[in-house]
Amino acid sequence: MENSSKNLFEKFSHSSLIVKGQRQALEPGFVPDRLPHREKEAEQLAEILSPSLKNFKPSNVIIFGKPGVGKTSVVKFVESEITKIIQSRLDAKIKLIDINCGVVDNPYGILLAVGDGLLESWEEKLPFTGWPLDKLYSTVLDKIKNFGGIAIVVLDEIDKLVKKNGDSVLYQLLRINEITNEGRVCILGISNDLRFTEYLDPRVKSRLVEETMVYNPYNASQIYDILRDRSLYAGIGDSIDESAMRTCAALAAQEHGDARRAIDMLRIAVELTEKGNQNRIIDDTVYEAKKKLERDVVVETVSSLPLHSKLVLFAISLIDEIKNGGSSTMGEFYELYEKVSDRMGVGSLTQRRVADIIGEMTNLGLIDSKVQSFGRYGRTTTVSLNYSSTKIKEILLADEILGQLKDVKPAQKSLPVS
DNA sequence: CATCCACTGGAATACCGGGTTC
DNA sequence: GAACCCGGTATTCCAGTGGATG
Repeated sequence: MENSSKNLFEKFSHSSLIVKGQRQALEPGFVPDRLPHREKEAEQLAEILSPSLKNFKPSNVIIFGKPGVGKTSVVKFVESEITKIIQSRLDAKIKLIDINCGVVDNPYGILLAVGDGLLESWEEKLPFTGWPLDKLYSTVLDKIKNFGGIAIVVLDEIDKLVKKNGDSVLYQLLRINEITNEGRVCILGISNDLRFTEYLDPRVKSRLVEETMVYNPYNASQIYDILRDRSLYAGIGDSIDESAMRTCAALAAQEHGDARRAIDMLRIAVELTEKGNQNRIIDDTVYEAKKKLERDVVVETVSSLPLHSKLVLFAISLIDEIKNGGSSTMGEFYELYEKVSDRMGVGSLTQRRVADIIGEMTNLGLIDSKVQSFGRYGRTTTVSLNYSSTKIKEILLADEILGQLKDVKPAQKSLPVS
């Protein structure tokens, strides 16, 4: 260690492209106060919700659209405008309750969130478990009556809620308006899935889906505008090559017009540029950013997998290695998985459960799986990796617990049992 | 068209966190 | 404060089902 007159962080403080603006304009949670190509949608949503300002219940709305088409941004923007009004006008009795059904997807959690959202600041929070559902429901009902205004419940990723738990909570929420007039509930649902209303009971559907809005994917030039706007917020407008921005927009447009991805890509390009101590973002950096983004997604999903999913994936990649990229059947990798988990001393899950895990990992895009019938020789699912087994193993072995599998070689026919 | 392997839906069980009752 | 109630989650258990091949 050389004498450290240098500050430890000095070597990490690269040239900063972003000096004038706000860096968080390129971060995922940022809510801009301009919405290029979504101005009409924001206005339309505001119109739908406007009765709430006169203490009338607005129509329930569902917004449909693929990821990254601005659904959440529009809603957040409109919410912030409503909040401004709530703060300036004492007669506006509106509460905004945000629930992300990707995080909270069970009836108890939804009712709890609504109940907590209606609490006055001095009131104690409701218990997050323990109460019977009907008791929770009746206290929520009491809170609504007490409040006496309009509660706008925003259910982001509402399709996930319905797919997992059916529509019973929605029914309960909608029923509040029939039980009492003293307070009203308006539901604003956001869904990635255009067809999720098919899972709804017709009575729920007709009440829930009073208004619908469908947001179409952005095209390349719209994404370009969004990127340009964001780079203005971030104060890096001058540091980006025109063609780099176009490239970024074009790449994102190819993949379902996802603006979020485009912004992520731009952010990473900025970071890479800074790391390389360059002062302009160029085409090549954008391509590099795209690669890094993809890599990051894989690392993130694989390393956040539960232990047994990791073990299954490990078994699959070992077989992949043995067969040099071939696919494996349930029988094959399940047997190997049993051995691996035995060796780890963790006990193995049943085949039934592993079948579900395969389904989960297929949905995540880590593997491909399909059921194949071999006639006289039965039926099985065959799986194959979507990424190279070397890469997958590398990520898996970085795991604290799986690290002890480092020495396990694919060539080993049987694993030593300790 | 029987057969084979395991896919698959659903019921059952175990466990957890936390309230409620006596 | 022990024993019990409650809902949620993960997993197992069970049994019905699928479908190409021989």
